[in-house]
Amino acid sequence: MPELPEVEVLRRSLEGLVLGRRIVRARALSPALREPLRQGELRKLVDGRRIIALRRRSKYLLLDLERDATLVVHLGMSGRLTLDHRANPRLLHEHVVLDLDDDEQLRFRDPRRFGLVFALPTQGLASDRHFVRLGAEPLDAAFQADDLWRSGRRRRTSIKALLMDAGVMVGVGNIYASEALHLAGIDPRRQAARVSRMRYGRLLGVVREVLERAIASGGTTLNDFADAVGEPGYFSVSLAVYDREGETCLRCGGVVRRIVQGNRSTYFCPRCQR
DNA sequence: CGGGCGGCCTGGAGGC
DNA sequence: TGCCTCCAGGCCGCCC
Repeated sequence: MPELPEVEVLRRSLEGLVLGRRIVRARALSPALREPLRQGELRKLVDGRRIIALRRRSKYLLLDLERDATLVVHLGMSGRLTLDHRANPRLLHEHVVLDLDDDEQLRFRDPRRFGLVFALPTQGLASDRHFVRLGAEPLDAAFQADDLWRSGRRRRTSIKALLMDAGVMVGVGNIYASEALHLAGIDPRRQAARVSRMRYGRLLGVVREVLERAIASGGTTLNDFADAVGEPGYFSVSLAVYDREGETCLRCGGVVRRIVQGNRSTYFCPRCQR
């Protein structure tokens, strides 16, 4: 569920809380995540260093530390990163605890274990296997509609799968792909190659619009997402089609349908999406 | 190499 | 009420 807006909301909420603070000690409590936690590496690169920047690349949260280190956090499906007081009881499924230079801790917990936490030298980020194949940031002004069109013009896959292809453009997952295609009036089943150059122009625009609006609402919380102090997001009430099967299309009065594409649910309105 | 699909994982929902 | 099955999806690896 956490897509670009949720990670960006988390980044912003953390920035005000931990920027400039020192991580005294990193502890890996329960190593089973998507990739096993590497306690030794974590401690070597994290212990005793100040947080000097919080960045986001794709759905990865990056905590840059002094002396060329970066702590990478991916929320997977159910991950949370929160600032807690040391005295607060430890919850189930806590994988990493970062002791700060006072009585507070950053805690990562992820019941479904699709998440990821690791550290590496900052200068090695771009060439790291997690980042090396990632496509453009949709909110980067240097990425333009014609770039998206060029990526899709020869692709036989569906336009929805193209939007979610992180090698082309990052950050758009199942929820925002459905929402953007509804806003753009494009049938999600349409082949990427059969979407006109003009409609690609509108499509990147609505992708940006829906991502920005979701960020402004604190993200979409269906089950698990929360920011650094545990606050859920409120964009779910603004979703036009996602999880609204059988309900009325707010734009045209048609009925929202659910189909399965690539083992994922897609929601759309067959009446106003062509 | 594009593209489709299955597996990872657990909590919550729904059916009976 | 309790047990079972199914579903949620980001990412990666596998296979054609």
